[in-house]
Order: sequence, then C-alpha cells, then structure tokens
Amino acid sequence: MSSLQLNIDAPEGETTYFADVALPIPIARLFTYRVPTEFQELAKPGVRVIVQFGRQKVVTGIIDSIHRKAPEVYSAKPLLDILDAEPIVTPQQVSLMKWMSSYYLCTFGEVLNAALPSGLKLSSESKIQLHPHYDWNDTDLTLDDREVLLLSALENKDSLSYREAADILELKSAYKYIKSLVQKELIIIYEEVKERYKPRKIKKVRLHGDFLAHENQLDELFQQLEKSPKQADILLYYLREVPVFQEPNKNQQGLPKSDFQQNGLSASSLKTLIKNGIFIEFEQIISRFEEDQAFEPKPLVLSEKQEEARHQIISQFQEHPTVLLHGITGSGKTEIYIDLIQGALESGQQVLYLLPEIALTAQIVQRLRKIFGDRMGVYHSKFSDNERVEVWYGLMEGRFDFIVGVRSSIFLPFHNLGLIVVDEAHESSYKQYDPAPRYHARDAALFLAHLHGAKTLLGSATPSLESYTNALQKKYGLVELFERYNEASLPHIVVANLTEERKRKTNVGDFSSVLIEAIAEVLEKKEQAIIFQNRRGYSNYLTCETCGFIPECTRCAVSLTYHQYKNQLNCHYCGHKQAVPLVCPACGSTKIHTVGIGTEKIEEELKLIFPKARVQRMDLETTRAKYAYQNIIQEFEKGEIDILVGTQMVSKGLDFDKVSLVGVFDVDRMIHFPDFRSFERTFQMVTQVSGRAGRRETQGKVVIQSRNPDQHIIELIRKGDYHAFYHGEMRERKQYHYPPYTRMIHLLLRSKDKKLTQQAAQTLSNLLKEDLGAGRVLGPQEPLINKIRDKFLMDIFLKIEKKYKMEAVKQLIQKAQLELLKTNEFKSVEVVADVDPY
DNA sequence: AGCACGCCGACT
DNA sequence: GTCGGCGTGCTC
Repeated sequence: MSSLQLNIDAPEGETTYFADVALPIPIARLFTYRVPTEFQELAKPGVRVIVQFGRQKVVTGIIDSIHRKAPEVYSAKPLLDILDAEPIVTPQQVSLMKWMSSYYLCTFGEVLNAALPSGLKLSSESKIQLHPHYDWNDTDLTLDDREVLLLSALENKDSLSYREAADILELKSAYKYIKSLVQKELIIIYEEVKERYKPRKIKKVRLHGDFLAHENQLDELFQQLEKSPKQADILLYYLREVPVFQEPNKNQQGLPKSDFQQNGLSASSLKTLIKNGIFIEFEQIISRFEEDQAFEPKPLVLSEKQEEARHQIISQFQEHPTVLLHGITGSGKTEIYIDLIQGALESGQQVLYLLPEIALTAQIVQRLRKIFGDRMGVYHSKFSDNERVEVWYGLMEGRFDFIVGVRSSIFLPFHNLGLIVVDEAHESSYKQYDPAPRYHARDAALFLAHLHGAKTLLGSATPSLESYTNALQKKYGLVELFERYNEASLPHIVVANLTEERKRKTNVGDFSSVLIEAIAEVLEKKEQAIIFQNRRGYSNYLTCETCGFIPECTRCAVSLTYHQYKNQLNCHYCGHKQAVPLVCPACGSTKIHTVGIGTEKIEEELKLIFPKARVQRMDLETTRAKYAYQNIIQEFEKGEIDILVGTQMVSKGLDFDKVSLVGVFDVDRMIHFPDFRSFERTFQMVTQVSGRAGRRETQGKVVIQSRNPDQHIIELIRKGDYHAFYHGEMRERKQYHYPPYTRMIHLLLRSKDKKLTQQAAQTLSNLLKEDLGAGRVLGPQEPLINKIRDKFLMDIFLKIEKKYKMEAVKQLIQKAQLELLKTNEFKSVEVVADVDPY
C-alpha cells in the first residue's frame, strides 16, 4: 500500500517527502501531508503552510518535521501552499511549545493557538455564492421557500457565510438547504481564506522623473499649469517640501497624499496631476508604532543598597540560572532591572521583561521607553492583532531586542535571549486559567531561559512560597532588599475594628470611623487616597426582604451582581446580563435591597460622605477601552482625582507621590476565600496595595478594615513580616500536604448532565486512587460554584509529593482518562486538567 | 474546534 | 410522513 503512494506524484527515481504539520486545533496529534515536488525546497520545519483539513476547511499549520515515511492507512493530502520563505518559529519556540503541551497536559495545537498572534494564523470560512450558470428565470425546479430566500439574498450580496445563511433563515444551521441548492446547481460552496495581518500602508506621491532631468522642464510644467492655479499650488508645495534638485533621492520617498489635504490643497487637483502623469502615486508600508520617539538615555544612578544588590545578583548568576530578588515595595527594584537589562543588551543579547498585566505597563513602559527608545517592543493584550504581528516580525528581524510584555510574550521568536526579568513574580495573573494551555508564565519563562542559556531574575516584594522555598533550598540565588529607596519610610498600618465600631455605632455604613477620619485628613492636606476593594459591581447581590429571594444566573450557580451604573444584573461567570426586577419575581414585594459592597457602591458612598472630593473608580468596567486605564492614571497623577477606588488593579506597580492613604476595605473577604492559598494571596495583595502609600518624604498610612482584627494573618501584614508569614504558612502547607510540599493537578469535569458528571468524576477518581493511592486523590467534590454556562462541574485534586516523577503521574492521568472514555455515556463529559492550578 | 452524518420527537 | 433537533465520530 505504501509503495503505491510513494509514486503518486514523484517521477521515477525521486522521493516523495511528507510533512508532519501541527494545526491549531485541540487534537493531540500531528497531521501528515504530502509535500508536492514544487515545494520541496521551501518545506522545512517552522514554516507556515496551508492545508486542507476535513472536507471543507482550509487552515494554517506549521511544519513540525519533514520525512519520507508514507502513512500506511490513509493517503496524505498535499500541502496547498507555503506561506513563509523562512521559518516563522525558531527551534527554541517549538521546544517551548512542546514542553508546555506535555507539562500542562494539553495538545500542541492548543499551545500553537495561544502562541501565534491571530494575525499569523489563516483560516478559511466556508461561503456560498450563486452558481456561475445561475439564472433565476431558468428555474423550473421546485424550490422551498427557504431556498428562495437564500437565493434572493445571494442576488443582493455576492457571498454568504454559513453563519449568515443560517441567520437569514433564522435557523441554527442552514446546511440542509445549502446542500440542496448545491445539488440543484444553483449555488456553489467555496472557501475564503482570510489573511488577517495587513501591513499598514500610506498613499504617497512623487514627481515623475521626467521633470527632473532639467530645470527648464519644470518651468515648462509651470507654464502648462498656468490656467490651473490649484494644480500649480500643489506642485509648488511639493517642491518646497521636497528639495528635488539638491537631494534627488528625496523625490523617491515622495510625500504622503494626506499632507496636501492637511495643508488645504485640493484633493481633486492632485488627482488630476496623478492622472496626467505629473505625479506618480505609490504605497509605502509603515510601522504601526510611532518611530523616533525622543529618548534620553540618562545615566542611571543606583543607591548604595541598590548597587550592592545588583552586584549580588550578578555574582549569584554565576552559579544559578535563576535569582530571586526579594525587595520590599519601594526598595527600587526597577532601577536594578534597568541596569541589568542595559548590561545584557550591551553584550548583544535579547531581553524579555515580563509584567503581570496590562494594568502595570502604562507607567513602566513610559519610563522604559525613555531609556531604551525604539529598540524596545511592547506586547500585550490591548494591542491589535496587526500590532502584535509587527512586534513578532520586529523581533525576528532584529528591529527590537528588548521586549516588554505580558505572559504571552514568552512565545515570541527570540533567538538570542540573555535575560528574562519577571516583575512581581508572585502575581497570579501570570497563570492562564482558561482556555488551555493553562500555563504559568513565570515557570514557562524559566524553561524558556533554560533553552537559551539565559538568566532569569524573579522580582517580588512578597515572593510566592514556591519561589522563596526554591531560593532557600539554593535552587535559585537569593538577594534581599529591606530598605526603601530614597529613605522613604514604611507606611503606618492601622486596623479598624468594624465589629467594635458597629457596636458603638461609630461607623457610617460600611466605612469605619477610622477610615473616614483618615480620608478627611488626606483631603484636608490635599493629598490622595486609594481605596481597595476586590469586588467589582455595586453590590454582591440583591435580596428580597420579604421572602429572601436572590436573583441568580439561569446558566450558572451564582447570584447575579448588581451594577447600578447600568442598572443591570450581571453574571461575572458567563457574562449574562438582565434588567433589575422592580418587584420580587418570587413574591411580588417591592422591598428589594442590596447585600455586600462592590467598588461601585464604595464610589457612591464616598461621594455622599465627601461631596467635594473627586472620586474615580478603576475596575474592569471603567477600563475596558484601550486607553481608559492610562487616562485614569494620568488624571490621578495630575492630581485631578482625590480618591481612587478600585479592584486589584490599583494595587499593582503604580507609583504616585501624593498618595498618603490606602484603605483596604474588606480584608476578611480575602482571608476567608475558600482556597488553601487565601492567606498567601491576602498577604501579597495587602502588602502590595499598602506599598502605594507614602513614597517620598511623608510616611503613608494604611487602614485595614476587618470584622475580626485579631487574626494572626492581619498581625503579620501589619508588621510586614514576610519571614514570619513564610514560615508559619509553610508549617500549614506541610501539615496538609499542600504545595510547595506537593504538586497539585486539578481535574475539572463538566457536562450538561449533573448526575452524569458526578458519576464520571467518581469513576475517574476511583481509577486514579487505584493507581496513585487514595491519599493523593482528593474528591470528587462539587465546587462552590457547581454550574457555569449550563454545565455542571465536579472537582478532583491530586496532591503528588515532590519526589514522584510528574511525567509518570501525567501518564496515569491520561490512562485513566482513556479508561473513563470506555464507558460510552461518559463521552459527553469534558475533563480539563490544570497543572499547578494557581 | 468545526463539520458532516445519523437517529429520534413535533408539526405542516 | 418530514422537518429540525442534537449526539457522535472524524479530521492527515
């Protein structure tokens, strides 16, 4: 069979090659395509190819390898096209992606999907159009009403996608009718391949070369244009802007067409000049990023302590590829990063600076831009696809050698990486939860560094227990900075006892008198305050006073969050929105009131308590737009805002000189979050947000509101004692076998059938317990939120001691999953694996 | 993930 | 009876 295939297209004596292609689909397999002879030169690992996949679809894939082994049980389809002359992914990228798919238990295709900016992925869409020989009057065929509807739609619009066709018919699928029309030869199906990336082009004009041979030719031209003064004006303007005789090559570059209009010159006259061949119109590809931004490479002056830390880091790098820089907020870690980055760049290496999320970038990017100019590329989620592709190419082509970006920037095509800085390395937003690959960018960055032989610097004021443990065990180097830069002092932390205040009735709603007085003082002194509450929306939920009814999401097992601003109830899990009921849907009562307090309500109450203060809210809602975040920050910086209320966004890396108060609105909510890391999270978050208070001369103040201020964790936060926190928490972790003493894998099962999900979870859990031992398998248990988007959920957690090989464990999981699938009913149950689920 | 084929309830 | 729902299997 295979010998037959070998001869399909190669002439006698030539070999047929095959390409194993990775496709961006969640199938844990490569697909083998035949390499047509004309592509043999170009087909090499790392180039993008277009292939047919399935009956209709055409998709972009990446060649993984080229070989001569013909598949035995099917005949390979040919590669349809090759998109790149050179590999678009480097061998290191492929290694990183392969590691990721095996470590995080997902398919290579899923990683590929996350790694490539969608501008680099092509995919096709099935579309329909009228048959070339279609003639409306000619149809003696009997047509269904819906078929007629589709045909008339196609007469108005050249083509329709399947989706559009279904929408026109108001059906879920129009496939049946499409098929019927195809059979009747009235329409045809075709594939439209969309190239998503488009370089930005501008239209320019230049003077036709003929007029440059002699100066008199220009004179003649002016005479010719005597009766068309508008055209003459344009010519004059052009000659003024472009000194064609002094610098002839300037004419080659021409002038943007838009310049003429901006200077009040007639567009139609310019058109005439182009038509008459006096000007030549052409297009030029330009960068989406502003070029030649002014930058001043100011020499960086490190303080003595910083200098010392820098020195230690460099010497630790001699022995360790990874160093943890543990420096309290305000200790000046950024300056040290900058210094090290400059060092790496000077030695010709590339640098990646990872930030946890876009929220952080605005301020730091501005600062870095001033130092590194346009050799620095920025990569984050608010960039458009096209912008991302430009960063990708820019890095490949060497225009950038320094990338500042969020977690997905680890996938960029580095070829000579020397240093990775992971700023705020403890941040949980480095972990991607959904969809796969569920990776942790900090850990992936360590692997990436390993691939390049690069160094990694993890920086944090409150390192994760994992990282700090690694440092104590000498797996990482450790450098610690306990002094604030510029002799600024640490903020004074006070805890407001809400229970006590309620008893004495000194509180105002959810505000303690302590917090209110502190805010009043700040306003008095014309300083600024940040109020932190990690819950967006107005209130947690609504409830009916009469019958206790709580509006819940129809698709998820959660109460709906009340958003006053839009007068809506929102589900924060599936995005469902609905109007606020005027009367209780259960009993008809009008006594509906709000429970819990979100950023929106805090904002409102602050405006009531301090009517003169300028209050601004910063959360997901108010920062949706591309520059919204930046705008708020700028206003705050300029002092146009007195009180900034926000979710965790406000806690991250912002430095404001005039902030002298930070209020942590509800620390209890964070402490009691049902997760073994809730203490760690709380410690990190509160420490971080506290660090926003008082940067320079003034000592800042932090007010933490709690109903139960005697909790040990609050005491640790108050003292800012990381080491005591670390050791205390580690004891707990050891006792209950939690990370970092073990590694965790979370298995989530979901399906539309509750019983079935539970049964499948029980079965899977039993299978795993057989292989791993009951002690290492927790559950199955129903998660707190047991339904999301109409799918019921079940949890299984695996806790594996460090000494076990994770590879083997993962194989067991896959084995158990296969075993589970042997029961037919369980096939509709999805199993999602999340490795290191935090 | 799509997408096509096959098997069952509610309607002209 | 057929239409239209969705469950199931496959993709080189």
